[in-house]
Formats: sequence, C-alpha cells, structure tokens
Amino acid sequence: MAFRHPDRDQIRIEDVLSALGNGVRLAVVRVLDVGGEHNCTSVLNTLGITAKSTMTHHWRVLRDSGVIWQQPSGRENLLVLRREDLDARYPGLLDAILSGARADDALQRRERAGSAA
Amino acid sequence: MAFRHPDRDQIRIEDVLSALGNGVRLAVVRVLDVGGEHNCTSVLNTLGITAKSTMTHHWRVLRDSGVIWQQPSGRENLLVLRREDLDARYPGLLDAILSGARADDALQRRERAGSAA
DNA sequence: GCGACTGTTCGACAATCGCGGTACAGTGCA
DNA sequence: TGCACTGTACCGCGATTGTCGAACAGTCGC
Repeated sequence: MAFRHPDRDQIRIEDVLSALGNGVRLAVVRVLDVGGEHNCTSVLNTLGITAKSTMTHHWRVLRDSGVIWQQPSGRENLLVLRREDLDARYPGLLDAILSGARADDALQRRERAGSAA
Repeated sequence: MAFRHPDRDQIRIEDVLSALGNGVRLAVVRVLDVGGEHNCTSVLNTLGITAKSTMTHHWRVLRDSGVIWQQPSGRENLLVLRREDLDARYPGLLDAILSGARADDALQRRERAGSAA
C-alpha cells in the first residue's frame, strides 16, 4: 500500500504529543518500545480489544505524527517505533514519556491495592 | 473562586500530553516557563490573539491535567507552571517538551528563510 | 456607589475524534 | 483457482474540542 510518512524534519512536537495523549496510542507505543516484530493484529491482541477499523485510525494518527513506521510486508503491516528520529528531534522526550507511563501504571496499581486493603 | 487542581499523584501523563498537544496551550506553557508573574490577560496579550472565553477553556484543560496552578489574587488570576510536580512525576519530560518546541520553532524559521531565499 | 477591569459561565456552532460495522483489496497457501 | 488471512476504505454515530459572543460576578480605585 505504501504509506506517506513525514520526514524527520517534518515531525512537529505538537502532533507527537497529541498523538500520544491518548491511552490506546500510548499503549501501542509502549508495546512497540519493548522491541520485536509487530504487525497490526499482534498489537491489537496484546491490547486485548478494539476493532480493526478503529486501529487503522490510530495507525494513521501515529504514522502522520511521525511516531511509527508502517511498512507493508507480504500480507502484513510491520509496525516500528521511529525511535531514532524522535530521539534526534526531541532528545529524552520518548524516554521521559515511556517511563512516565510506566510510573503512572505503578502508581495506579499501588492505589488500587491500597483501596482494596 | 478557588479552582480544583489535581494532586501531584493524580496527574496522568496521558492528560498532560493531550493538554500540551495543542499549539495554544503549548505556547502558554512556554510563556509561563520563562518565569515572572502572569495573569490571564498578560498571557493572552503575549500570544496576541484569542478571546477571553477561549482562554478560560484552555486554562481549565491545563489546570485539570495538572500542568498549571491558577490562583485568584485580587481581581486577577495568577498562573504558574507546576514545574516541581511535573518534574517529580515525570523527570525530564517538561524540559524535553520545551526544548523540543524551541527546536521546532528554530527549524520552522530556517525553513521559511530557506524557501524565501 | 460607580465605573473600569479581570476573568468566568453559558450557549452556540462547526470540526474533529474515537469507535465500530461492513465491504473490499492484496497476499500467501494448498 | 479458490480460500483464509491481514489490514484498509468508507460510512455513520455520539461525544468531545476549539472557538467565539454575550452576560455576569468579583475587585480595585476614585
């Protein structure tokens, strides 16, 4: 299919932030960050939910904002985090976001455990 | 008036990112980051545009997401960036975003200068 | 108290978002 | 060649967003 991706220089932090300011898409990036090969359904299954057409929408947002590469390969679409480009344009941003997301998770788990006790 | 602000522990990175994933609000944060006292109209004037009611909406988003404090003082509303809280919860995030925004600006200026030449 | 000033609230509006269903297109395999 | 599989395209839906104008509320200074 060959998708249009923004060049590294065309990435705008505003777009990156609004792309990642969504739980589903942030979760996608966290999945992609751990590495390994991912196609759309594998991520979809990892996240547990959502229809294919919904994810197609999220892929587009992540792609257009320059957060991921989406490369057709056979009948699949390989998904890759554009870490190099993002790190080059915004040093430390991705790491801060990802570890922030992990911190939120940990805090929320502690809260749930606390309120359950 | 006394606004409801989230505690430091109630801040969610998802909310912060979507709050900052908007040009106007990102610009507000950049203005607040340089320091000094700011009330609503001073920021409004610095940004040049937009109606008061529009900004009231943006204040709410920034406030609810935990990015700014908004404290009534006399007939004004003092606006302060919650840098300490954000740095504590998400080390490096704010700096990465702010320098990223500056980098975008610089790059865009270079592009405009290049296309004009 | 009156007027100027600051900022909120409310209502409206178009645009976009997030989500899903259905249909379709491309690929691989038997 | 036919079928299973992967993912997109298109359409529709309700909810949210960004914007604004008008009206209101609190505060300061005269």
